[in-house]
Amino acid sequence: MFSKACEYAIRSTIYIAEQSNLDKRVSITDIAKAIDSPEAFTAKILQQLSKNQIIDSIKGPNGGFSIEKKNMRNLKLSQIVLAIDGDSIYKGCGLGFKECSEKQPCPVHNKFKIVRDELKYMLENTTILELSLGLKEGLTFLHR
Amino acid sequence: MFSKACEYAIRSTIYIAEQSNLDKRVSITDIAKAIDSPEAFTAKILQQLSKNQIIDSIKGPNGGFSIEKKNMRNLKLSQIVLAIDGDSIYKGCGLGFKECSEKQPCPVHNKFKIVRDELKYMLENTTILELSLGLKEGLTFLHR
DNA sequence: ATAATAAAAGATAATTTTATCTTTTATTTA
DNA sequence: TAAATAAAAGATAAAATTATCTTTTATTAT
Ligand code: FES
Ligand code: FES
Repeated sequence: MFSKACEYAIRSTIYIAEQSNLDKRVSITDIAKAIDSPEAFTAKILQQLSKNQIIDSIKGPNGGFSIEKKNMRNLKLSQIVLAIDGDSIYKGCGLGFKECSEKQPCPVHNKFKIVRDELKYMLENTTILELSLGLKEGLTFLHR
Repeated sequence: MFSKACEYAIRSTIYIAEQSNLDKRVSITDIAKAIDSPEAFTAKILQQLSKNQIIDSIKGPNGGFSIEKKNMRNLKLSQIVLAIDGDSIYKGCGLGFKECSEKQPCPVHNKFKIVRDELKYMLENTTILELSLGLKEGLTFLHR
């Protein structure tokens, strides 16, 4: 579904959000441990998230990554997916044509569209805040 | 969503089904032209489909690929996806954990599950026959 | 039997994705 | 100002996916 990079991006963001809610900034090392991901690769992904203003990053001692509380409830899953994987997952053609077209639909178009639109809706209406709350409450997990 | 290999597999199968409905066997060259795919790569994929008994293949002159008419309406999209990409698309965890778990759910589990189950339902209830009919009737297209 | 046809099988190559390592830049603290 | 900390940037490497090319096997028609 998503690329590895995007999976790590989502996991990282949720973890950063959880920690930011506790007013804690987190380092790459912390994050990679918390979400069980390759540290250097995760660092690259966090750079992209930072450039896309999805997370904040501060260099130097007491630095690290964070998300402003006031932004959390407006930050949607779709923004992370867009920043890392682009929009093809919920806009592209299921059979790989250059673009999905209503006028020249591929054979799976009508069936696929429904699922894809539901995915789109889910991504656009799920906030990082709500995902981080489930984590905080011990209902969900970032590693096993 | 699907790998390139899987996209070509689906496109190929639909095309073969359409032609089999006209009692025509088709060669790799035909297929690659019809679905606009790299021929040699497509050949490899058709080998897998043949091994998985999704399509029939006959060597030699007048040979080629086909699907028995009586099998077409029982052949589901899910079987093709399973043969090429495996079942992770509709069984796996959205955040890449080894397996999706109800007991130790990842943060997106409850949201993701709904979309994934709908995808699963769609794949398991869409037949190659119906997809090939849309093509035959000129309502859908295998290339642009 | 021989030649022609077409897929299967095997080997190799290109590209993309995933991952790691090294150097640089920014910031803080002593 | 110097040392320590932590991310950014750049270079490189490993693995997976996508793609191509060559050889072999099966089948048909002459
Ligand atoms: S054209 Fe293929 S999904 Fe719309
Ligand atoms: S545990 Fe991640 S989707 Fe179920």
